[in-house]
Amino acid sequence: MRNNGFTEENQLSLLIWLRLVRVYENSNDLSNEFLKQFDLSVNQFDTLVQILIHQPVSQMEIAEHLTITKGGVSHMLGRLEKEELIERKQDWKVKYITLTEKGQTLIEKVLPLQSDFQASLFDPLTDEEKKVFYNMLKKIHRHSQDVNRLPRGVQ
Amino acid sequence: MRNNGFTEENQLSLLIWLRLVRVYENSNDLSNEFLKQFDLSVNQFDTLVQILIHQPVSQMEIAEHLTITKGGVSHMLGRLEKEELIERKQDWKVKYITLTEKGQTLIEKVLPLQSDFQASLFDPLTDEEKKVFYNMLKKIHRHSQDVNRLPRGVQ
DNA sequence: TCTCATCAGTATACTAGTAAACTTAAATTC
DNA sequence: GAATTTAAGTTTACTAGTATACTGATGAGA
Repeated sequence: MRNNGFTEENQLSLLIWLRLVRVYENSNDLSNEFLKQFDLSVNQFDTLVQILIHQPVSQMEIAEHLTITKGGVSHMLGRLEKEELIERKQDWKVKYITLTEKGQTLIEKVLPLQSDFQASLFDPLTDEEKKVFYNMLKKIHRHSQDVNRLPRGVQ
Repeated sequence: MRNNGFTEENQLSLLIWLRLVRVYENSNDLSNEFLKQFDLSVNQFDTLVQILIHQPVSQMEIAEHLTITKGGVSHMLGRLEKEELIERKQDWKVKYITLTEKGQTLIEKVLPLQSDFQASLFDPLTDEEKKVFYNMLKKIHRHSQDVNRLPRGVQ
């Protein structure tokens, strides 16, 4: 692989980024595969978890928790409603979302299994390393949110 | 937030996972926003970079590098071809992909800018911390690939 | 050499999201 | 209290990927 526009000082950071992307994609694929036995995708699972934690909850609030648009939530809930996992109840102007009996039972069964799996990804790290890793991630996250608020031209 | 199915030992690992997802999504959004000035998405950019590095290259090889399906590559290249950034040349059974003059010029301009940005995400870490972070990521990645090859029943 | 398997790439139907226009109800303001 | 603004949610058109069936060419075996 030739040096096509990569400067040396960037090299390590770019390797980190590529690796991080792979870890993310890999874990997501594994989770999707695992959840298939419950007829759920990762996104459906995440949505149900947010409803479990916050119910009764408006669609706008769900959108904020999941960082997707209200349109996306509307689509998603349409599918979950058709499978009778959630209910929408109009109260004044807002629709409040709750889990149905069926949805509650399902998510309470799946959540601990999926949590254990998600957590097991980090098994190769010691507890001490996990703390270090987490703190670094927090720094990176905070920094990326700052960038978010700055204009970024071609300098 | 009540304790809904989360065990205590998992807590830190789950926090890591949630944070990692946010960092990934956040950085992706920022990159997409940045690349918009060149009429590129992150995925188009990544594709062009792979072609730059490996050209001439078959569509199957591109699919492997990007970890998407050959169908996805076919769609993607259709779009890039329409914008005259790449060329497909049939040689025997295989189509070999190369950048056009226009594509080459564009990606050589954008790559260093985008690399600098991508790398700047990790600015809050010292060089020493970056090495530590990278090594942990490698461990996690290798572990997740092992999981990949094991059958995963309900625990 | 004919047939059959294989493999690169394409086409089609589907999933899941976004953006933006639209609907409807509530809140505000005159 | 009528008119306007605001906000929640829906709808539609669009983007980008997957899975799967298909096309067409290569290469191998009888």
